[in-house]
Amino acid sequence: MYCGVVATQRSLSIHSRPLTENKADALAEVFAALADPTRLRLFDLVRRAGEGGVCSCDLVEPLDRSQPTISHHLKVLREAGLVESRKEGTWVWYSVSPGATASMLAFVRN
Amino acid sequence: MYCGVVATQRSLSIHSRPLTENKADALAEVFAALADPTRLRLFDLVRRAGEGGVCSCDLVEPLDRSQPTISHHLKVLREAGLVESRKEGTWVWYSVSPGATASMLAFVRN
DNA sequence: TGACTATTTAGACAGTCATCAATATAACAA
DNA sequence: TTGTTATATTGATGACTGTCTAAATAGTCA
Repeated sequence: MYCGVVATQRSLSIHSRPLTENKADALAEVFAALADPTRLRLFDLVRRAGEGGVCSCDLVEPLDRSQPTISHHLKVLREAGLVESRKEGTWVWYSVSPGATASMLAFVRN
Repeated sequence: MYCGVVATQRSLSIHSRPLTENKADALAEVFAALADPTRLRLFDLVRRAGEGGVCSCDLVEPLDRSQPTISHHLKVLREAGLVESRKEGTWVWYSVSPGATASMLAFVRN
């Protein structure tokens, strides 16, 4: 059980600590939100819409999924903090949350 | 089914196209590799080990999972191209793949 | 009110996944 | 060869997930 090596060179900040269980749980949820092809493309489409966002009704056809399925995926993205929604009449407009990918970026680039 | 808006401001490159199904499938696989708390912490530990990598035998205890479970997660990370392994006697050393997170980074930052 | 439309929720189902115990494989050491 | 150790594989199981249809909710407009 012991391979005989004690310490190795670190490339990460001296001050950073290994991921705690709690932080890993939270981060994993964000990664999980993008771990599905349909949701990835959904997020991509929302992001392309820019500031104003995109109407949910325009996301069903390009993804070739039922409308409830799209609604479900948008909910997952929203709960992961990646997108936000605003209601306008019967329509719902989705746009990228500010700082949406901050936690992922912070992790991925050390 | 039609919300009445035709075009909106784009923040992405004029030249980029929406994610194709194939690209989304491939990318989702990478995100999926980090979509589990145990694997996130595993990747974090491997990354902290730097150049030389870390012996698989030193990854079981800190994560509080069975040895087969750790072995399974390392395989997932390896197949996603995030880590690579080299055998040395009875031990296996894991280190971060070069360009491991390139595709994720490229997607996340537009 | 009533008809129509956009979205969400509920329920079901097939497939995937994280985990473990048990076993197999592989490398070393005596 | 025999014993010991590190790692991988197998098989099982409970939980989760992506998808759909059907139904509910909510808003708009006559």
